[in-house]
Amino acid sequence: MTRPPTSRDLARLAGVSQATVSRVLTNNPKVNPETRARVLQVLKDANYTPNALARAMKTGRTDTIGVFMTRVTSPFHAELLDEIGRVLSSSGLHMILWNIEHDPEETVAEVLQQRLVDGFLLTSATYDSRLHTMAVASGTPTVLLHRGIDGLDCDQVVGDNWQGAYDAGRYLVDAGHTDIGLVTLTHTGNTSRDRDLGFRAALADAGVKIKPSNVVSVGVPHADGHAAAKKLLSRKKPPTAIYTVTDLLAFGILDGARAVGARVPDDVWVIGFDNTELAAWEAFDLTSVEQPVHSIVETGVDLLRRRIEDPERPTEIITLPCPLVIRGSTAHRRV
Amino acid sequence: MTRPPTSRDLARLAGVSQATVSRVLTNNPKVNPETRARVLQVLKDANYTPNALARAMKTGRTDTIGVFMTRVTSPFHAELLDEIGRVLSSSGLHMILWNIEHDPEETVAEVLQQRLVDGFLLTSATYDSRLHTMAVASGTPTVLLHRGIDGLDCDQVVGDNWQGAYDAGRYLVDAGHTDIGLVTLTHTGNTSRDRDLGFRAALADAGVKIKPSNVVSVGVPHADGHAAAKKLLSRKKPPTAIYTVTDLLAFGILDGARAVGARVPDDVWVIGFDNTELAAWEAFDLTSVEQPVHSIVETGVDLLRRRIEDPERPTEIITLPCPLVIRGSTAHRRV
DNA sequence: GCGAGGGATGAATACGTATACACTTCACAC
DNA sequence: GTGTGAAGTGTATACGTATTCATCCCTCGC
Repeated sequence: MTRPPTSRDLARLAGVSQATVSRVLTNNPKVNPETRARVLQVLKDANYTPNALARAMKTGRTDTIGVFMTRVTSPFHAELLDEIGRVLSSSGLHMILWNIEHDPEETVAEVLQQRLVDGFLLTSATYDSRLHTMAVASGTPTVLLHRGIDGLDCDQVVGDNWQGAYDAGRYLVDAGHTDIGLVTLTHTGNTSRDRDLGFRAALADAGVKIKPSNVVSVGVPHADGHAAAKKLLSRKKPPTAIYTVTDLLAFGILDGARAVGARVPDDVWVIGFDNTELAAWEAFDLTSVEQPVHSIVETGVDLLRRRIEDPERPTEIITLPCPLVIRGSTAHRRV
Repeated sequence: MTRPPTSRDLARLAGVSQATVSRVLTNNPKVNPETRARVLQVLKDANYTPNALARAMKTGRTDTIGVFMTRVTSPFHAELLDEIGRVLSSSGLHMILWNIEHDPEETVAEVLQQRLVDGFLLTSATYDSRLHTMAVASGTPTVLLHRGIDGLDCDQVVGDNWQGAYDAGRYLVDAGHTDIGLVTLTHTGNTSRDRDLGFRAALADAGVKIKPSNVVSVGVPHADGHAAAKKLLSRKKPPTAIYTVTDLLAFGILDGARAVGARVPDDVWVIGFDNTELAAWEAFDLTSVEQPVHSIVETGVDLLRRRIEDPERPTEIITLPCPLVIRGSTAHRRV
C-alpha cells in the first residue's frame, strides 16, 4: 500500500511540468495536441485519478451536495432520497447525507461552515428547525425540497399540497360523503398545514361541515394512524370516509380499520397523500394524492446548480401539481 | 457573503501565530493555558470552524465514510441505511452515499482513488460486482455489511442466514407441514444463497422433500413475490406454507395470496426474512427471520474504525444470530 | 554567575492541485 | 533585419491547515 501517484510524479514520467499535466486534466485548450496525447497516455497507464481534496481546496468546489433528511425508513422519504441520489449522480455530483434526527445541531452548524459541500438540499423543513435559517445565513447555496418555509428567501420546490388536498376533499364530497374524518399532523411545517387547509376548504366550499370530533391530530408514525382509525371507527356512528395527510398514516388507518373490523371501502373510504410505491400494493390499494417526486428532485437539483453558478440570481419558489390517484380504497361510487 | 475567516486571521486577532491557533484546535498540550483560553475566546467570538478540506489534505483523514447501497426504497435497505447514519453520526463521521445502481462503474473506480473517504461500507455484495474486489485492491479500509463474499480477504459482518433459514424450515416441519413452497432469489450473493440452502437443509434433515414445482426463482421486487404466490396458490393442490428469502417478497406473496383468495394463515402460512418494521404492521403481520440490523451496523462500523486505525490487523468475519420472530402469518398450530 | 534544560512560541514548510505570470520559439509583416 | 503576436510551456505561488524545526525565555542547580 503505497501513496498514490501525484500529478507531479506523472509530469516527470511524461517529461513535462506539473502545470502541463494539470492543464490536460482541466481540458485547458492551451496545450499542444501531441503533448496532450502523450500525457493522457501516461495518466492512463498509471491509472491516475486526481486528488479530490487538493483540487477542491484550490477551486473551492467539491462537486458534493449536502442532503439533510429525516426518517429514511418512511416510505416517501426513501423514495425521495433514492431519486435525489439518481439525479445528483447523473449530474456528476456526490452526496453527503445527514439525518437531522441523529446529528446534533452543533454538528450541523459546523458543517455549514466547513465548505465541505457546494450546496444543500433540505427536505425536512419545520417551523421550529433553525437549520434552514442557518443554512441560508451561511451563504451556502440552498434549496428546499418537498417542504417549504413561508417567507424564507431561499429557492424552494414543493408540491401543490393545498390544491391536491382540495381535490381530495372535492372528490369525497362529490361522491356524496358528508361525515368525513380528518387525521392530521400536529403542524410543524407548511406541507402538512396546506394538506389540512386545502381539504377543509374543499369541504367548506361544498357546504360540508367537519365535526370537531372527526378531526384527530397525531404524530408521524404508522402506529398513530392506527390509533386514530380505531378512535374514529369504533364510535357508534363512524365517519364514512377518512382523509389523512401522509401515506404512512393512511397505512396505519387501513390497519386500524382492519383491526376493528371495518371494511374498506364498503364501510369507510380512505385517502392518503404522497402516492408512495406501497400505496399500489394490494394490501393497501390506497387512493392517494401523488407527489411528483421525480419532477421535484429534477427541478430542485437544477435550481441548486444554477444558484451555485450564480449566487446572486433571484430566488424562485416552484410549485408542482399533485394529481389525485384513485384506487380501491375509494374505488366504488358511494351508494 | 465574504470568505470565511482562516486560522491565520484568528491568529492575528489573538496576537499569536497561526501555528499556535492550530495547536489549540488539535488539543496539543504544548500550549500555555492562558494562551489557550485567549485563543479559544477569539475562536468562539468569530464563530470559527476549521476548513475541513485543508485539514483533510494535511492529515490524510477526512472523517468521512463512503457507503455503497442499492435500492434505498426497499424497506430493509432503508432501515440499514438509517442505522448506518445513526452509528456513523454518533462516531463523529460523515457519510457519502453512493447507489451502485445509479453510479456508473467508472465513477466508482475514481472514487476509490480520490482519498475522499477514510473507508468504505459495502452493503450490496453480489458475485458479479467488481466493486468489492476493486475496493479491497485499492487498499482503502473496507467492511462488508449484511452481504458477504466468500474468500474475499476483507472484514465482513453478516447475519447467520443459513441458521436463520434452517430454523424457519424446522419450524414449518415441526408444525406438520409437508407441502412447502420456496420462493427464492436468482442467486447473486451469499445471503440469498444461504437463506435458500439453510431452509432446504432443515427440510432434508426432517425427511421432507421439496417438490421441484414448489420452488420458484424470482427477482427482487414486490411484484415478483406477488406473481410467485399466484403461480403457487392457483394450482389444484397448493402448498400449505411458503417461505421466502426477503420480507419484500413475502409482502408480495401475501398480496398475491389475497388476490387469489387464499387466507393466511388458514390456507397457507407465509414466512419472510429480515423482520423489517413493516412486517409488524397488521396488514402483513408477518412471521420473519430477524436480521440484527443494529448489531450488524454497530459491529461493522467498529470494525471499520479499527481497520482505519491499523490497516495491518487480521481480517475478521463476524456472524450474528438471526432469530425467528413469529407473528400471525403462521401463528396458529396447524390442524 | 553560568550552563543545562524544559516550556512556550514563531517561522517555515508541506499536503496536491490550479493558475497567474514569465519566458521561449516560431511565423509573419513591415 | 527587426518587431509583433500567438502558441506552448515552465516557474512560482496560493488554497488553509498541521507539524517540524529553530528560537527564546525562564528556572534551577551548581
